[in-house]
Amino acid sequence: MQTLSQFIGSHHSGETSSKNEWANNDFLGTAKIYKPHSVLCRQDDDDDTIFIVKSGWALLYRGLLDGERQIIDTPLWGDVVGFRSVDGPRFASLASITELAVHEVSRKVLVERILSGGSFGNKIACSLARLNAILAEHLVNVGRRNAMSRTAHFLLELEERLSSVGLSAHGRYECPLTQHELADILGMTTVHVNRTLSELRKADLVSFKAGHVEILNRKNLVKVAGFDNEYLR
Amino acid sequence: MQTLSQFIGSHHSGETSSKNEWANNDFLGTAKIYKPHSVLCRQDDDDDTIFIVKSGWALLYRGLLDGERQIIDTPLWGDVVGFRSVDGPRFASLASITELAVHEVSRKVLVERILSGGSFGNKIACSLARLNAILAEHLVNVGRRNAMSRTAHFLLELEERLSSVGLSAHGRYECPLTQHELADILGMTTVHVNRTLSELRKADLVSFKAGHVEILNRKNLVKVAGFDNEYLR
DNA sequence: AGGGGTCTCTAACATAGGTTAATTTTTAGT
DNA sequence: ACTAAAAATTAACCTATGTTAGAGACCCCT
Repeated sequence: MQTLSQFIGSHHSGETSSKNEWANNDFLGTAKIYKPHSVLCRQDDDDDTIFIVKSGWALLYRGLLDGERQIIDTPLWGDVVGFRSVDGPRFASLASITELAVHEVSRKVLVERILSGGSFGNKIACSLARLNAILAEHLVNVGRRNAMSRTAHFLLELEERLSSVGLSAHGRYECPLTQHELADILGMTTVHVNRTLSELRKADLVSFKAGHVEILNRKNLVKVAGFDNEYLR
Repeated sequence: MQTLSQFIGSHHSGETSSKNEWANNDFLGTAKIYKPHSVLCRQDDDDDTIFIVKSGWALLYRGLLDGERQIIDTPLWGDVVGFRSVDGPRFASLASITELAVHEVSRKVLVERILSGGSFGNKIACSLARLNAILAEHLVNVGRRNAMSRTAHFLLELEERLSSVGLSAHGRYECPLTQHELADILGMTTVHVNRTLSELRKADLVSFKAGHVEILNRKNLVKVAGFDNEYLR
């Protein structure tokens, strides 16, 4: 077993979770379901709830004073959001895009569970380490790659992250992000995201249409993106 | 006591550390001293050494395939570098800029120490949480602010981080970063960093000359930067 | 089926920031 | 102090990306 997602079980079908795993983790309780476009928590809130995504898509973002925002991450199935080892206000907001099922745990409970040993704590630790690496790579992407490689890189990253929880296969996956949201992830404008996506499409590298992404030429796409998936392991 | 730096003690003078604190943390051993421009570890290395900065300036960066790099952070006195909760290759390199004193600890030892309770573990946890917030804000900075605010924001951040370990006062501090390094931090070119710094100077906001930074008009600088120091707490 | 809203796509134009290259200043080594 | 290398500075030019504005396309609601 490699991922938290398997631990948590699937909201949809349960295919990948066994009764046993559930039994060991019922402290998570029932998942809470949020409608699309709900705000689960806001930056500067002072509670210590931790969210573990069970299904659906979410956005973790920070708003600027001038009303713009930078999306920090798109947490997916099995990702842990809002874990801080210390008290204090949150530094980012979390909102659902699609219908979203999450487990909500207080830090206290999660920490106890982690310290009590067992593989669950290890899963959490892996997930956090990975999210940290994803964040660092995100910075590299925005700081040092042009619009084309940046977009290509992000779509490849998504593909790998989704594959690892069984939500992508053969380079195809569903992605509910709008071009506006994509812009806030990639640090560019909506218009330029649109231009870049059509260039990528014209070059037969990736297509992103109507919520569906399809990698058309992985080899060249990887080259354009300068993508090295090592950081996702 | 708030910061790890106080725990670790000062390489230079010892003013801020007491004998008692040292006695409790001698598992850290003697700090290792690196010459300026040494590489302490490389991305993809597979060891699990964790570095705790005792004095001097360092750069944590990721190199791209095309030879460019993005600097992820400038770890300072008391910062913990390279902590991963999981095995696997490092995702960034660490190099010294100035002479650098660091404690090197294996993950095993550090984790044991953390789990053994006591305030040291808590210090580490705080430090890691803070570094994560700094990383997220760095992404916001590069993704959503223009050259001026971005540069201003970084200089303000440095000032706060240095103040909190007693290395800055009255808006003045020493900063050994070259404009080239600054460019790799801020995701811009050396030339444009130069232009931006002189604009900031001309506007009487900050001056950065010969390794010395001086905040000339904090109120306006904060406004230009869109700086809200909450994330550093 | 109609209508308002969001999303996508395009075009024409504007500019912040990148590129190249040369000059001056600072720093470090002998 | 003398020199070589590194760093800062400036200028002229260029382009990737931002801005503004509008027209279609799509989707949800009743």
